[in-house]
Amino acid sequence: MVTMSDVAREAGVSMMTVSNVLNGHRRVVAPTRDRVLTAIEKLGYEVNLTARHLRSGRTDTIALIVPSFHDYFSEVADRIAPIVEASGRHLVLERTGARPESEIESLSIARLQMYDGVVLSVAGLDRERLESVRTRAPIVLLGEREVPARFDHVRLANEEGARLATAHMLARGSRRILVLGGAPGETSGMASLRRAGWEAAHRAAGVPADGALVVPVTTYSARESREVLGGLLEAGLRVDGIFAVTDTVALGAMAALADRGIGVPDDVQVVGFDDLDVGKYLSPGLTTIDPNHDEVARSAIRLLERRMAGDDDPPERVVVPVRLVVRGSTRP
Amino acid sequence: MVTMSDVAREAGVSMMTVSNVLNGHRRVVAPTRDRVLTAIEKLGYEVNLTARHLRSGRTDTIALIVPSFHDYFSEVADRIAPIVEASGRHLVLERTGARPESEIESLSIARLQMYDGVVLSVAGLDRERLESVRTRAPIVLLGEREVPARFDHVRLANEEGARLATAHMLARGSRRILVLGGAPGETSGMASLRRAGWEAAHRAAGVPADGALVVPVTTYSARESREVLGGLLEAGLRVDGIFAVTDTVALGAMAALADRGIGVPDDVQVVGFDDLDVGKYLSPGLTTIDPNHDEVARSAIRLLERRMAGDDDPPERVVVPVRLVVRGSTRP
DNA sequence: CTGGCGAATTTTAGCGTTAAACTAGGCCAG
DNA sequence: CTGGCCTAGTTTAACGCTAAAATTCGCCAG
Repeated sequence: MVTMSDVAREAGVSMMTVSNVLNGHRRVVAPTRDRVLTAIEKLGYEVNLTARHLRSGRTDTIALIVPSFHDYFSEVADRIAPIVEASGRHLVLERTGARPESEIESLSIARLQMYDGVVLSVAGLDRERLESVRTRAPIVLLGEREVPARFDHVRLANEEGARLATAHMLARGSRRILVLGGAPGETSGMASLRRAGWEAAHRAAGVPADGALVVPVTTYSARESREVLGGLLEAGLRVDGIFAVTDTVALGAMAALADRGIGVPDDVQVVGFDDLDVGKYLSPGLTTIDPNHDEVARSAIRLLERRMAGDDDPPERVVVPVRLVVRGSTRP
Repeated sequence: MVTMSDVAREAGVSMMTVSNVLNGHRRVVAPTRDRVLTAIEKLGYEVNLTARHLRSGRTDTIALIVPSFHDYFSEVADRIAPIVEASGRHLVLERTGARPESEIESLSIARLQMYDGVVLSVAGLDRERLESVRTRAPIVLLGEREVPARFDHVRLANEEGARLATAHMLARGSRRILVLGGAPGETSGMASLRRAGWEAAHRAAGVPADGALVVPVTTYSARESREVLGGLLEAGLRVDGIFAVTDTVALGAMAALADRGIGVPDDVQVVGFDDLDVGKYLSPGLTTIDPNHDEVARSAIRLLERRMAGDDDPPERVVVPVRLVVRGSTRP
């Protein structure tokens, strides 16, 4: 391995001069710099990032830690990457598999040292476990759970989005709107916030909201959604609208309806949440809530940059506004 | 920051003993070990992975470097992660955006030092640029391009898959089968291999293959696919089968057909390639080629483990077999 | 009782880099 | 001509850890 001291010897300067050429921290006069650059070229030297990190404390790397590499998360990841790279840093993704212990482990001191900052998409962790994370490393949390007040946090306007989705179907004639993935009984988290929006839309429209139409989906997968809805339809449940708490759930729901020849939007209107790309290409196209991935990405990185700059203002909580995207799965 | 020497002082032992307790490399007698563990607990010590890496040379981390975090790549990534974790290592993802310079940079000495091994999904790099990568770090390449002989390489049975897809439609009556994303004129790479399979199926069936039916799609996105196919149909092109070189392209094609009220599979049969999850939930379901993501993941990690173990046998080239998955977008 | 051995632990010597302090020498105001 | 200051570069001293060599000590065969 070629080290900096090899380069220094070759160029006839001290190691510090080589370091200065590479980092540009101090002025190095042109002829000296050229000799160093020539030596680097000749020997094929590249800096050892681990040694630099140990000595300087910087890694110039940001981690995005997500439950899985799928769906919503790959959307956000693909948008965060360019923003991070624009600031000359490097982005890496890690995966927790939504296991609380993995999320905690990824917030361990050992792992946080590897990064200048971390964006953690919280899926499996409850507030209590997050409380116990003791660290002053720059962290921004992403996601729809309640989190301790000391963290910066970016989340969506879940309730508002669900309200928009539901009101849209109510205005177009639906009177029995299923909340697929609705978490009956829960009081926090993504599913219950979205259910609350469904309730709010009913209140505003003066239509009674039937609690029996709130149906849980534990994995939020298309497969489970298709099975659950299919079972309900077989059992004789009649609905004329479906608010699916995610587009993936909506995808399964559309499949379950198609399986039974139920027409969308004529017999049943469907609205999802997430504006995944796939929604544009279904037939009919999926009406959904656009959660503004760009804005989520920008906010998360803005908050992170602030922390990394050493700012210790009180944590900020950003609620990203959402909007309804109308496609063919709801009536004109 | 609590360091190992703080722990050593607290426990009344040398730093080396603390290190031995943590690594288990040497015997430490029970009472001593307990004192060390108590001190670690009391001080909240965690090892500094950067320092360990600099000294020991190991990172216990593997990188998967992909063009984007979407589609095919998130499928593979979600399958590689558990395999890597099972061996006590850690997986991180990096993204190149399919830019050749990013892929080369990710193979730079500086970046390779950060990982014990790298799985690189090659998208933008041609063979020549890969030749110039000088490194002995464990690397396994993934993907459908030609790569230099000195690399381990895992790829799909592209031609065979395309042949299966095309033969399936020919056997069910299609006579004018479009290759959407077919790279006319190219002689290597995913698209041309798949086009070759389309040709082979025609030869085997004794049906002439019309070169005008090979239509390129530069981004392999659903959006572009929908536009390109839509344009051709508007221009009066008549086809009775579409082999889309990826499921994402197939998704766009299905949308273009639906846009014009063309029935699938009655008017036009469609087959994709990749077996993305979404294909199961379309109506009709997408007949596709299952590229066996599990086997790709297992092979890649097997080859990587071998290199990391210091084996210097000649590089291996694995071709993962594929199979046809029949759903509703082709006729019974 | 002594020498040799093995087990447990410590000492030594960096891994490759950079922050901070220091030096050498030229320049210029007073 | 002297003292202060600036520029370009060097020296020193870590960053926190572990491989390898060295030490200590109890034990036992001869």
